Amino acid sequence: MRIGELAKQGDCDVETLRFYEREGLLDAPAREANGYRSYTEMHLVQLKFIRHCRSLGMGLPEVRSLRSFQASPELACGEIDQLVDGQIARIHQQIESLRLLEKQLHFLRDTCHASRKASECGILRTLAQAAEGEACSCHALPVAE
Amino acid sequence: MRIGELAKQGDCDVETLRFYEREGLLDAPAREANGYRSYTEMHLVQLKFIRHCRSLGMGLPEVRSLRSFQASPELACGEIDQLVDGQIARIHQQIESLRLLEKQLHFLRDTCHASRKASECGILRTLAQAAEGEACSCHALPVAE
DNA sequence: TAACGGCCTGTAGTTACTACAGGGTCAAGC
DNA sequence: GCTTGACCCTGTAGTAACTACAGGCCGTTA
Repeated sequence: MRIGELAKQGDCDVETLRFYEREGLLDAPAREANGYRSYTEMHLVQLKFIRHCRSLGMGLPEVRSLRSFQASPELACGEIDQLVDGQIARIHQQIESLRLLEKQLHFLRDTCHASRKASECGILRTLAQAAEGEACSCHALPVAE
Repeated sequence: MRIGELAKQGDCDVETLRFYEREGLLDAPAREANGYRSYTEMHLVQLKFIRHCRSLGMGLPEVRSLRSFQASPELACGEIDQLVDGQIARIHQQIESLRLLEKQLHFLRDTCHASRKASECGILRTLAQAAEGEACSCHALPVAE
C-alpha cells in the first residue's frame, strides 16, 4: 500500500509517517519503480503500536525503547516496568502542579470581582503588586488539598 | 544595572532576558557607551510581572496582552477576566486528560504483574495486541471518576 | 601581556509534528 | 496530444519558550 493509504488506515498524517521513518520509528519500506513508498501490513501494525503508545502520553524515545524491547521481551520486562512507572510518576507530577496552578488562577480570578467597585481590575493590581515585590496572595496558597 | 545583575535579581537566565526583549515583552533598555544594556528598576518590575504571569501558566501572548492592558486598566477589566477564565478552562481540561492518562497507564502497568508467570511482559503484549487491531483494554477504561 | 568574566550578535537546538516550495507520476477527460 | 487533478517525492522552515553555543569585544586583574 502507498503512503496515503497507510496514513488513512493508521489515522495520521502523511507527513507524520515520513517523519517517523526519518526518526527511525517506522521501518523504511520498499520502493516502487517510481520511488513511491510501498508499505506492508507489518508497517500498519508498527504504526498502530506507535500511535497507541503516543496516545498513552509516551514520548518518541520511550516508544523507540519499547520497540527495541520487542525484539527480546523476556529480557526486558524489568526495564519496561520501569519505563511505564516513570511515565506514571511524570504524569502524576504534572497533574499536581496543574491543580495548584488552577487554584492560583481561581484565586486571581476572584480578586477581580472583589475589587470591582474600585473600578480598577483586581487581577491586574494583584499581578502588578507581585511584580512590585509584595508577597503575592495567589502563590501563598496552601499546596495541600 | 547590567544584564547579569537583572538576571540575578529577576531569577532568570541572561539569554531569557535578551529573548524577552526580542519578543517585545521587556522594554529595550538604554545602552552604555560600550553597547552594554543598562536597565532600571522599572525593567525589574516588568520582568517580575512577566515571570509571575509565566509561573501562573500563561503563555507569552497572554502576558503581552496583560502588559498592554496595563496601559488602560479601567477599559480592559472584562477582557482580563476573559483571559484568566480561558486559562482556567484550558488548565482544567489538561488536568482531566492527564488524569485519564494516568489511569490508563496504571492499568497497563498492572497487566505486567498479572501475566508475570507467563515469563512474557504483559505490558508489551497489551500494547502489541492493540496494534494488531484488538480492542485495547487500557483505552476502554471508563472516563468518569 | 595574558587570562578571565562579563557582555555582544546571531544562529541552531529542543518536541513532535505541521506546512509549505518546487517538482515528478499517473489516470481520466477534452 | 494536452491539461487537469490527485497523489507522491525531497528538503526546508515553522510552532513555544526558551537554551546553548560560536565567535568576538570590553574591562579588570596578575
